Amino acid sequence: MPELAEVEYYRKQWDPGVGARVIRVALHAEKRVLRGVDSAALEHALTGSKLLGSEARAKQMLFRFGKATSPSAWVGIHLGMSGHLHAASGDYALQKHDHFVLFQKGRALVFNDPRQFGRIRFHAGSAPPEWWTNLPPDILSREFTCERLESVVTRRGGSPVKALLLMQDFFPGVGNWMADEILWRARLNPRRRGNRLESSEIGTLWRETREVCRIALKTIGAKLGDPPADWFFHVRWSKHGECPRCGLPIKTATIGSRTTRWCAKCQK
DNA sequence: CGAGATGTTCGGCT
DNA sequence: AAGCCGAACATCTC
Repeated sequence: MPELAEVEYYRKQWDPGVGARVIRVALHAEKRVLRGVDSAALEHALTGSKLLGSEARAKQMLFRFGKATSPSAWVGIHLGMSGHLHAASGDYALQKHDHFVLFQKGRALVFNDPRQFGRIRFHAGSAPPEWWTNLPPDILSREFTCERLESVVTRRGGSPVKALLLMQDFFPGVGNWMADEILWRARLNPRRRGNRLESSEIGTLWRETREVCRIALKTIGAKLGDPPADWFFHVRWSKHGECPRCGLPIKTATIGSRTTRWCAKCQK
């Protein structure tokens, strides 16, 4: 489920717990979501610490914890395919796929992920972890220039543009539905090879990539499942959707190893 | 019952 | 070496 804006939405779900102390940690240490994590150290570091705040970048979230005001423990969460966060009451009964839950006074902060493609990370120390500071430039940042996009599209130009948009090193936060939305708005056929794009098309791709991210964060980031009514988003889930622009039935195929939908008339 | 699901990583093949 | 592709991961829903 979660791409850029949905991740931002889920991050906020733990906001009610900011400033409050963690009384108890409940986790499934042996589960895939906690691979590579010293769960005893994680539990020990968080118990008695306050949740100080959080941020989201691309598909990742970072939660800061500390005994006082400066952070000493950091928890990263990636929601994978089926993960989500929510806040519940203090007497919350753990569900089957609740792999990481923080109990505070009168509250529970829950990470639930049935498929376990998500991931929890843990880092102790006063400085943020490398796996956070080394993330590639955000699409909406100043460093995400058209030149940067052009170099990617050229260098990895053997792949269809749909596959390029899914590469997190270059398009951090873009997932399957966002890639389809971007290509639909840019009127580009998802099968087009990067190295065959005209420079005007590259410009359009850059602009629409940023535009989809911007609007998605503004709408979905605030209220899940609420992108503009004229977006491709609303038709791409149904088996027999119609293009919001021209009304023709949309196509479906596997491109870049993922189910892809597009309008064969509008996207050339 | 089989297929597919909004993600990432790894192994193998150019 | 770099780039590209498909399989695997774990579980649920249609």
